[in-house]
Amino acid sequence: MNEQLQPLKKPARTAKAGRSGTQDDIVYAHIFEAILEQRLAPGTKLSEEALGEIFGVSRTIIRRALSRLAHESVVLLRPNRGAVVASPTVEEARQVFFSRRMVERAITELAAQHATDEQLNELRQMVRDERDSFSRGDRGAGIRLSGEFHLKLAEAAGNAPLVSFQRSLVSQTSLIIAQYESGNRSHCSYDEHMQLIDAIEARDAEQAVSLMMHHMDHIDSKLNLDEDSASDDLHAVFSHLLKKPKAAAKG
Amino acid sequence: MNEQLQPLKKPARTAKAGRSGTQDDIVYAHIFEAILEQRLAPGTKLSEEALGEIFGVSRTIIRRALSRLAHESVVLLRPNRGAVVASPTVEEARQVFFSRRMVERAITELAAQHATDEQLNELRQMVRDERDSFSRGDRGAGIRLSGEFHLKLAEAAGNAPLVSFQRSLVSQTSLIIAQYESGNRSHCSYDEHMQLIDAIEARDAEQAVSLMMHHMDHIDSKLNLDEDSASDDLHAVFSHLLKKPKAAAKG
DNA sequence: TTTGCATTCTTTGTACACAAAAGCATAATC
DNA sequence: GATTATGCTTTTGTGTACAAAGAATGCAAA
Repeated sequence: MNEQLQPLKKPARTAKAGRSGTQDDIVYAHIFEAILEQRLAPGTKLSEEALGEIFGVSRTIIRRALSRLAHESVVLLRPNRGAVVASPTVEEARQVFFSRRMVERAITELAAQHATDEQLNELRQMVRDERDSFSRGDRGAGIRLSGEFHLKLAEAAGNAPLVSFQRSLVSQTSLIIAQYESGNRSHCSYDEHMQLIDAIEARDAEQAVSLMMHHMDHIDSKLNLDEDSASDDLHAVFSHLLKKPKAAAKG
Repeated sequence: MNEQLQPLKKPARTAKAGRSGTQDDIVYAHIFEAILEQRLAPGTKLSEEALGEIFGVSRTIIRRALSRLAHESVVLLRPNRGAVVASPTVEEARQVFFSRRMVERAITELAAQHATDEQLNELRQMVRDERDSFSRGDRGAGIRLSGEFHLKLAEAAGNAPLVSFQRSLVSQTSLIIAQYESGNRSHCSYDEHMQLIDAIEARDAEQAVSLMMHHMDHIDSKLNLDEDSASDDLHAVFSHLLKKPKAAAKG
């Protein structure tokens, strides 16, 4: 129990998730990222004390982060029984996908109208990163970047409530995929992402929406009722952030 | 500063807003209701200590409630500077209404498919309450019931993510109306609400959606760039909850 | 009179301590 | 041997104290 990260560095990309750079935003972003990358399995218990120790902050901060995640339905907060990573049921998964289709359609249309060249370049870069992640075997990062692509697209649409909603839906989708995805065919996504950007750049809203709906179909079709496992151990999940005590642990 | 409410009773109807009946849900619901009823004006400072004193709870509880409200964009949480009731800009208002049209369309279609007779009866009762509120001059309750009607409709649609999003949108809409509504023609809404239920009960999705879109148009058309005022004083806003010290105030 | 700076004061940010609730294990009884 | 009750432990819920960051005010100088 003597391992903890000391400077509390921000995670790779997701740091912009919060309002300012306060501690709880960092914790939030780390846990969010861990879920996006499926290093935290649905149902995993998220002990306040354990997380506080890992991140080197008090339970107050952890609690705030968990509360925020719970509001996005990524974490389930059971009264007097603590927090766990949410385990969406099949019905809940269906509802999330319904909402996502609706939102993605709107986002795609708006993005085709409003996306700036700079935003399109950023999107292309994200897809390249996503492709690279998969090609070097880093499935976790690939899935995260795939989710962030959809989030970035929402930002390009220029509608704040949609961005907020999309954030919640993308996280939940990642959770659902973690729980129900059959094969690892998720690496197909970057091709479709690139085509989508092409259509948006061409300002062809109709084509873009059509591509997006097919993309949704593909994600949908990858799901069945299997359950796979990610790590259950908080220290293992965040081990890359921990300073390992070398020989003699702390005086 | 010796006034405070002691048993911390739940507000009229909105109590179901939270997960369980804990204190912070009650505080959340009270503030939420005050905003829905436009007793809290946009820009009003929400001091943690003052609210804690009013509700008779510690700042911890208040902070949680404010955090939740902030996540719904109803309250703005400025780092190190405290919380204020959000003041949506014209552009933000435009974005909220765009999202609402999208969500209301989906909700209406789903409700036309899935709404049970019991839900329809509840909706009708809400519209009657809304009408009664306006007819007896209680504009605040009418506006709140109007918002809750749209929330209830979302529940009848049977899609949890949509309900959550709708809650946020309805609150923000109320805020926008508080800031930008020109006349008090909001009392027209219950007629349209009733027609909507009729169409849904007839399972005429097309007609229901058409009515809903017109309803949105009407709400839209009532807005201009005027600003009206609601109360600024926290104690006044929550005065109906406060025990008034009669003669000699507390030793 | 106005503007700039410094000091004070209010208000939030964080940690911690205590209390209460749920879960678990053990033991006793049927 | 199985089942239930009880107390024990672990974990969360809440209040409070202390620290830090802004905001306001007053004073001085231009």
